[in-house]
Amino acid sequence: MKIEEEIKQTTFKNAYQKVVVNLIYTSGWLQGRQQEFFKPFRITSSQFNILRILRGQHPNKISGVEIKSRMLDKNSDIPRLLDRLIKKNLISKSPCPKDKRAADIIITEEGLHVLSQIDSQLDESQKTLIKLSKDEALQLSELLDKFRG
Amino acid sequence: MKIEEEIKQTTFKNAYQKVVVNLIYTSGWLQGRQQEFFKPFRITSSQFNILRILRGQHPNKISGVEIKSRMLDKNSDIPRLLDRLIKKNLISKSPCPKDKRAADIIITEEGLHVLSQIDSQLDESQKTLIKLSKDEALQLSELLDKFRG
DNA sequence: AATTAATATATGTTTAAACATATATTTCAG
DNA sequence: CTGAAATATATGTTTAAACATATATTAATT
Repeated sequence: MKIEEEIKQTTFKNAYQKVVVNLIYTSGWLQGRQQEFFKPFRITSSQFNILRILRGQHPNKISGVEIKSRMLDKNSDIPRLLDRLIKKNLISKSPCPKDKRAADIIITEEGLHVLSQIDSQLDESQKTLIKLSKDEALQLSELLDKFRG
Repeated sequence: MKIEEEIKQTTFKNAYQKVVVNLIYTSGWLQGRQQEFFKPFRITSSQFNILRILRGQHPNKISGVEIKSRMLDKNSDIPRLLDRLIKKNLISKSPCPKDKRAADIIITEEGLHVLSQIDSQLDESQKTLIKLSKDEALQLSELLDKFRG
């Protein structure tokens, strides 16, 4: 379904207006599906983002700012996102000895376990969701990089 | 800046993973800039979305569901979004005579005025923001349509 | 070394999303 | 023409974003 049909708008002012609308619409569409996907695992996509970052560093501990710099959403409220993950025992936090301001964050075994369960389904889910060939996916990614300049 | 640098991740599992991440990141990037853009006008981008829809129908009145069907974010909480716009005198609402469940929504003169002020800057702002040629913008839009299948 | 600036995190508050449920009205089946 | 289903909106509640500000610590300046 073309974007024109999705939002019942027959014309756009120009190509830029159209691509802006389409990008936001498509991202919302995707995030809706992601939310559905994550629901059985009792986490949100921001929480998944943090877990994935921490697994990438495992078994090293990293700080909140380090997490923030790797987040998809750069405005994330890290302290409270971490609180929620700690409450679920998916990560743990300890004071950093080298810098008393900072915290050492690490993913727990339980966190790794949840991620491994997610992994086994995520790939398949994404490939069936996204109606692009591998080459088209790469091309789209390049255009998005260029979009941001 | 490539997506790999933006989120400090050197590799992706596959092209689909990469494009998903890039799409969400880019959309967040864009929405951040839009938010900045709209701030002086004292509206949010969802509110702008509604105003633009209403202007498209002006001087006809349309219902809440009609607005919803045209929204970028299909999960929008229409009643409360409308409340906020009414409070700012940008739209007005009256009971629909033909269907007593529904409401007739219309944009006010003040709403039209705000939109016209926005228009005069939005085009220019988008064209300088988006680092794509017209053709690339159209190509990106097509790939996004295809992405959703 | 004392002062200032910068950094890492935490917290309070306002605002909006998310989710479920409720109410009124209309439509449709039989 | 009556009751069930569908529709349009409203509202209550929980949860998370957004924004500003505070605190503690480290780094930089003079």
